[in-house]
Amino acid sequence: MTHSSSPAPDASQDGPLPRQTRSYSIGELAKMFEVTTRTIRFYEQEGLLAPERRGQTRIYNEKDRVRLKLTLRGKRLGFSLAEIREVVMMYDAMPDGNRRQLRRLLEILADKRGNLERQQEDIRLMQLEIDDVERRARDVLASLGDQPD
Amino acid sequence: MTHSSSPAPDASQDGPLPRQTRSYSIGELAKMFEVTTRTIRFYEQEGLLAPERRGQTRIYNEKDRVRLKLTLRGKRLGFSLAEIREVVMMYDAMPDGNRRQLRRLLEILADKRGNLERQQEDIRLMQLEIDDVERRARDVLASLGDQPD
DNA sequence: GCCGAGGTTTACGTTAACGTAAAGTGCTTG
DNA sequence: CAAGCACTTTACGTTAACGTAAACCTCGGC
Repeated sequence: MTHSSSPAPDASQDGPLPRQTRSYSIGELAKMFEVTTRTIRFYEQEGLLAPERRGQTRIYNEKDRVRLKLTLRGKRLGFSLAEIREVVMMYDAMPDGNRRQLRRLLEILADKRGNLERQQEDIRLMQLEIDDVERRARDVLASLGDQPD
Repeated sequence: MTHSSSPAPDASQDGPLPRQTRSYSIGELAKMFEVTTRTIRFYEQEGLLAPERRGQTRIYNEKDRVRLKLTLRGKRLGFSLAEIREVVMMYDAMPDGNRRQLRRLLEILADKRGNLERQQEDIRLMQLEIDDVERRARDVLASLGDQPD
């Protein structure tokens, strides 16, 4: 499965290299995640991304890519960019954070966690609803006999 | 718990009654679900609710209440009112729906189901992320010794 | 040297989902 | 009967999250 067709040009050592940290253009990321470049620039403007610049051009590294991925995941779950930023920024400010900040971060995390749990419950309930609706729909469909339409 | 203070004026039979189908005012529902009346009227305007009228005043029955509940649940999961209406309206149009409509409903349901499953996965992943961030935060916190701040 | 593909900034436009304010109706309560 | 409360309609305002358009740079290839 994970066996690529490349002839392993230089198999000297595949161990924990200094992480060649690939870089991406804005267009690449846009295609990769099926969003527009406008969206990516907007996220930057909202403080969710901070790519380097080569001249005027944005250069995204692996970490930026992950951040974008997490942001989009948050969006799919219905979080606002502000909520997402809250966590992302705290996370980045962590290493040199003081106690107050760290405790605040833990609070926020607990909050999000609660949020996610309620969402899980909501999903469960909605799945049951859908099951029910589908069952009824199939019943009605069956009761229509096999001719009409 | 469910023991009201009313002296049970007529306890002739508590079995499956013809469902006394309680009714609600817009204000009651608003408090019940912690939304504004504006929101409820807006949902009606968007075709998600259709309460009776006593004169000019809206009268909501049990079914309306459930619909509101489902709508708000959908919102918590990040669905748009349009998406929610899609299902709700189809559901109501079901009994006299023709085959094409029913099949369309089944399609929509399958779609929603897929959506929910992806959300479940997103939640799982995000929970892992949060676990990770929390772990790190606690580590940093511990490494700060027990004095500063 | 020019041209197209991709990048950039600036700025106005749009949509969803309500908020908010104004002005009116209807009941019941002191 | 006036006051107050809960309801109503109408209509303009607001916010988030982008879309869209214009006008510009820059670089590799023919």
